[in-house]
Amino acid sequence: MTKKLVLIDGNSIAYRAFFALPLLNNDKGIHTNAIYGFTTMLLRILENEKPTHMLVAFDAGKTTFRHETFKEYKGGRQKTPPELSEQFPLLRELLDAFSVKHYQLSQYEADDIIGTLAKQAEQDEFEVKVISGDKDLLQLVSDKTTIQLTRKGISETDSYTPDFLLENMEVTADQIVDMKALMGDSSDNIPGVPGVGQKTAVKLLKQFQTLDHIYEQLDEVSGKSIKQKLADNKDSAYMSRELATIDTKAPIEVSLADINYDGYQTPALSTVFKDLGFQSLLTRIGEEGETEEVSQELAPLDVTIVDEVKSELFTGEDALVVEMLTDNYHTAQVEGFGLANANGAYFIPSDVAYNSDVFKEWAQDSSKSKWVFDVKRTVVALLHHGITLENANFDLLLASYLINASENHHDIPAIGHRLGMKDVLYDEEVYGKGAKMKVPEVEALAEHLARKAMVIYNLKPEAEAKLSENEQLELLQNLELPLAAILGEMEYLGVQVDVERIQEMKEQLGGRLTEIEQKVYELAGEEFNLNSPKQLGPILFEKLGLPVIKKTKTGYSTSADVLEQLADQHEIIEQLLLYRQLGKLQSTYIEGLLKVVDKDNKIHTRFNQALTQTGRLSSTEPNLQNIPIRLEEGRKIRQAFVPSKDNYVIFAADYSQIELRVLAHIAQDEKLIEAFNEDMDIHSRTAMDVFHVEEKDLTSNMRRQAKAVNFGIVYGISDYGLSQSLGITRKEAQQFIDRYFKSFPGVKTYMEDIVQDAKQKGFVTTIMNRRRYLPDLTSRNFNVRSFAERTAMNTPIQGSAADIIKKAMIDLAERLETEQMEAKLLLSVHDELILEAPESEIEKLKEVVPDVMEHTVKLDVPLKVDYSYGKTWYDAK
DNA sequence: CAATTCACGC
DNA sequence: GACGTACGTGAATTGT
Repeated sequence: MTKKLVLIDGNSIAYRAFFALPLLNNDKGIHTNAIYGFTTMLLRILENEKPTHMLVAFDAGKTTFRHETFKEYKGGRQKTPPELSEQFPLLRELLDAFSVKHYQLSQYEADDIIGTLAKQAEQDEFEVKVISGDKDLLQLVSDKTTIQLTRKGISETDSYTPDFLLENMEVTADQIVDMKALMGDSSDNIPGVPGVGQKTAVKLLKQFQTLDHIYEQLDEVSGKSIKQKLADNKDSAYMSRELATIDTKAPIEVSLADINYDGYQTPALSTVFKDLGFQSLLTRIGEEGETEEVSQELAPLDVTIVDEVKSELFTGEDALVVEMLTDNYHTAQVEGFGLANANGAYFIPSDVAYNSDVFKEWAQDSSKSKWVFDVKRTVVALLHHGITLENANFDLLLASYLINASENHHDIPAIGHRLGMKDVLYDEEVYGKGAKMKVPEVEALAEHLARKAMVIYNLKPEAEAKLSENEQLELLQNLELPLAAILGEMEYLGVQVDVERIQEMKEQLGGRLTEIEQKVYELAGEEFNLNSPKQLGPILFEKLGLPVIKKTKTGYSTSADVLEQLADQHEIIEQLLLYRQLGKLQSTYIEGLLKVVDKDNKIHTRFNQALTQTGRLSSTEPNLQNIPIRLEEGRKIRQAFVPSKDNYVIFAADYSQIELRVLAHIAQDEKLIEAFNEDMDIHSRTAMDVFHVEEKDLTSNMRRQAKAVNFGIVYGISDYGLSQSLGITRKEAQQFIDRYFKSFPGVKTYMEDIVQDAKQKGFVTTIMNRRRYLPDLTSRNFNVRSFAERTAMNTPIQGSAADIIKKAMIDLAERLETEQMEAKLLLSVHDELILEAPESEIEKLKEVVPDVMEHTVKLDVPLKVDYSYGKTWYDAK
């Protein structure tokens, strides 16, 4: 059997892992991200390489023998962040648990230890693999030694064999040090020859092979200035080579025999993993994951199972849980009710509640407060049984969402655990999960629901205090709670669809898709799965020889923007794009909608009111917020959305440029405010300012670019994002942004101030005090931090717009009520509201709807609403 | 069942 | 100077 030695550059990999992963904390408050990343990599190496010998080498300290040659060696390096240094002792413990030897040597770097052992191992006919993030090590590449370098993060790596090295860097292993000698290395502060970079270095080495040859034949070097630079910096070049050369004869005190590897002891490793909080890794080493923190003891709770609802059961301040096991409350069965109040905790079986007039009276009594979790779910479920829940004036879900939307889990037990009410089990513990999910015997169910109700009951004061402290109580009570009731009614009412029309479209589309499919097969010369990028890639880029524009992690990218760039190269592309477009319509919209139509030919979406980080709503099963509109082909889908009664119409009203108006208001930018006060075309106005042209000289291209910039401002995209949408370079995009800020200095000031303010406070707010916490603003990772900065700029804009439309919905529902109109809200799509109404109300709606929407809040710019109506959603354009 | 890729809307 | 970049939902494929 061949012997295999794996050598790991400990510092390098720890560094990579640290910067690649977010700052994970374990339960002891110790940062573990570098250790975690290191561990996953180690597990992968053990699995893939199956080494017979192994060592992790560390750097020994500040000074090395190289500093005698050049005292500025590695000067100017950023200090190791304390969050990382504190992880090194634990990392060594972890390696001990893995039974992996680690070693460091005073005055030497990890590279030298690795180099020395690699050479010894080669003599002994080992196969050697070195793991690092440091390109310097490439000088060790040989027939027997492979260097595996991290590419980005820690999960992607490249294995450098002699061939791969030549292909990638255009030099041999022996030439690596000479290359460093010429180009230097800024990260190690190796000077090299000033003015010579990688390109020049490679060129020179291709011509002369070695540094010595270059200087022997300096006259033959082409380029006067290069020649001069080489001549002037000969000493520096040779010193640089010395610094970059790995010492393969370091006086190490370990031998190959010392570092043989026989695997790890699972129990020892398991203990360390548990200590570090690496639950997810336990399963990877064949240990069972923790079986629920040793089923923590719940405080006993007396639960009364109610067999007949009496009015004395209720106090007027009662927490109610309506339990359903599936997400879709339009179709779910209610498993039972939990109730908690000052007197105790109760379980009411479904049939007992539904057959009880007392229960119904209580639910519908608006003098009795109900505290619930997910008021909309509760309202709709009860509506299905003819009960209209009144005065639900506290919702733990919405409260939790407003307190901190970024918490991943907004279910009762999770919230309970966060806020200190831990006497409740997680649903999974009671019901199981996946295929094995089932309702337990009645006692267990009763206790679970009663405990959940207790959590709501007990946490209400605390949650409200927290909201009050953040000045968000009004946001809950006067915005989200009333909105939930309205959304519930909208969902319950549903939207009528013309199923026959959809069926027609389905057949038509099906026919066209088969045609296109055949054409593609012909053009490709074979049949394959058109929906599989994995199968499509090789056909386009290998068989048909089209140029590769972009790659994904797993192969060739075949996304629309790639295909568009190939459009004029092969007939097949146009067909593929058309197939994608129509295929999307067929599968997602046509077939997707048919799947969710109920027996009355209505669609009941669910609006998620506690999900997005900005305060917008989202919509599921089906998502009615992304029905096609841009392309005519897809827009026709809207013809299937119709009013639910004869002589009714669909009435649609949308805010014009609400985000930019909100921006003008928040930023108090004079020019932007003026533009809206004068009701100008905002994209043209932006174009005039950014390009410094008169209206008469505006081109449609200028307006298009200005529109993209405005879009970017609203959605918080980066220079990169803008460059993508305009097909320009990042630099040009940045110039656009700079010019925009010059034109709208108020916006620039706002953007700068909001980031500073957010950094100081830790969060941003909207006009109605919605909050978003942004801990990443202090990240050392440029990407992470930049994203947080854009979020800080963007969330007040998007979130305030969301606040406004939510308030408009409440105002509108109320207005329709007081005006005693039949018109009903159906949908809300971010900046537009869709209603259905009798034709007779159209004239009134034309006044009422814009009036309400435009005046729901008072900003320093007017809000503008456009509207339209028709026999279908398509016609309301 | 989860991850990946793609595509639709705002 | 690299990094890899709006938010959502959903379908299909693919490998576990």
